Amino acid sequence: MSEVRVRFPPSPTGYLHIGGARTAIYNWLFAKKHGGKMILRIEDTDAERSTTESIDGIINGLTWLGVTWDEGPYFQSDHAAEHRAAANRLVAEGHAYKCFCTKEELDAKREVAIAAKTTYMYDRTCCRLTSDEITAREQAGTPYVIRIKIPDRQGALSFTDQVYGRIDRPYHDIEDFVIVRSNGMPLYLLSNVVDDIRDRITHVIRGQDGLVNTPKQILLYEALGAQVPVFAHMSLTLDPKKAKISKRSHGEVVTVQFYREHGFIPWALVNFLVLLGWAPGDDREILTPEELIAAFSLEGLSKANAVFNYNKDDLKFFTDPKAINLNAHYLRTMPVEELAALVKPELQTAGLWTAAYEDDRRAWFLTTLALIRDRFHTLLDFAVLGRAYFADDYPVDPTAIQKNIAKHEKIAEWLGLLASRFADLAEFTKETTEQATRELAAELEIKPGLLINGTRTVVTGQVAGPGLFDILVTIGRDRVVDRLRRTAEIVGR
RNA sequence: GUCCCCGUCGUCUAGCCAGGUCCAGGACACCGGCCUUUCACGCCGGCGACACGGGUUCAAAUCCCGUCGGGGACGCCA
Repeated sequence: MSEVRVRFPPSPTGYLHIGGARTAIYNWLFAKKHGGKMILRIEDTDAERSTTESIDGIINGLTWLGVTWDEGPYFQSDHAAEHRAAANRLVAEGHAYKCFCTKEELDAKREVAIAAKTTYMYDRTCCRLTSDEITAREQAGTPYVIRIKIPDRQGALSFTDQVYGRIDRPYHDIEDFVIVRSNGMPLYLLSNVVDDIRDRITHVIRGQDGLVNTPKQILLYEALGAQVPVFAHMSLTLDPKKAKISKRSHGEVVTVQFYREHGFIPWALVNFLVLLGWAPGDDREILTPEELIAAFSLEGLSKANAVFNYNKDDLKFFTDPKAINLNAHYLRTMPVEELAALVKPELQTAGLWTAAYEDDRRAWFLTTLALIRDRFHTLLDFAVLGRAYFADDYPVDPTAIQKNIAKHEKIAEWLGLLASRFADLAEFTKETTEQATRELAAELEIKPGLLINGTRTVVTGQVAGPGLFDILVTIGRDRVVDRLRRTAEIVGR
């Protein structure tokens, strides 16, 4: 069996969105699974809309996700001459013809068809031109497009899609489509096929919106005398209102960049995206790259479109809850050293980073991450909810004040006493701090929880968190004592 | 409008091709409990779906037909 070769061919007219990312991921997995090659090809033939920012965005997005390619990026525009040559060859061999109809004429015909409620299809006016008529128009300099001539065959063109099964399309339903514009520029349908032939693509894995184009492209392969690749169309990603997701109509929440900026772990996003329309066949949902590659198969692709359930207004679940959950899962289970590398930029952005975290305070840094990560959902949480561990200026959650401070008139006094006990401890450990706290509570005849939760509020600013005595040891005696003595100031009363 | 595709819990899905083991399994979300100094994790439990109607069959989520619903494509965009 020949080498598996797949490609991801984005058009650089916007940032990489999750639909495109999903396509890239499936292609990548398929290549990896079969020891094949993944080709990145930028389809920039629409010069009007293509931008270099977009190309950078797509490449950065793929790189961040960890989706790698073996060849490219190739640029479709580099092969325009080749596309034109192919078109000319098709004309010479009778598979295509020049069409001199103007856009206005065609629009008029289309409108008539729409008004009559019939299907519009090009009427082949120019296909019936004699060679004299063609020559005359060419000499007159009449602009023309090149159209493919659909073979006059009975029956249907059929092919077997790896996901949707056998697809039949009657030949008479296929229009003589345009492959070269009147300005000489080749169109997608042609360029795409010519490039796939040159790049020796064996499997075309793309969105289901390409399904109806497939018969046309197969005709092109045949006319060009090339072997038809295997097609696998994947279900589409829909928004919560079930409309196809696109960068233009959905904004940043559907871009890969958005997830990068909102504290996602790249692999968590990949893991989530791959589950949107694919299942391994067993109950596994959390998979390592190796496991995913081993488990991946086109048979696991679902035919039904999948809804990407984001909700910008939800503070916790601003995107699909499952995506958040997966991210949180990886956050609390991945090797802490790897996590540290991801947290670093977040702390740097927040101005909380110090080089010591990679030097003599490395151990402390890793221990701290391991302690606090359990309750976090995104990497951003380390700099926000975890700020009190890395800085002395941190906000205090009003809920925490209300719950643990406001109810107790003497809380500042009690915490002051506790601070002194801590200061006097021979050793500042989880055990000694807990013992001191409980002893003080007993002496004051109050519940230990009052001191514990009050301390948590003052020392971390949070209503929730790890076990308090772990927190104390991590933050350290000096800072704990200082914060407790400044209780009134910290909680703003 | 025409053509094509799809239709299992709120969402992602397993099961469908090779009907019975499915009064439908898992995950997330939600609710309750346990744990506990808080919250989370974890564990236990709950809620919750075969779009509808016919047919075939001893037996249908699984096969057939129809209806309805959703999506996609209908460009000298990619």
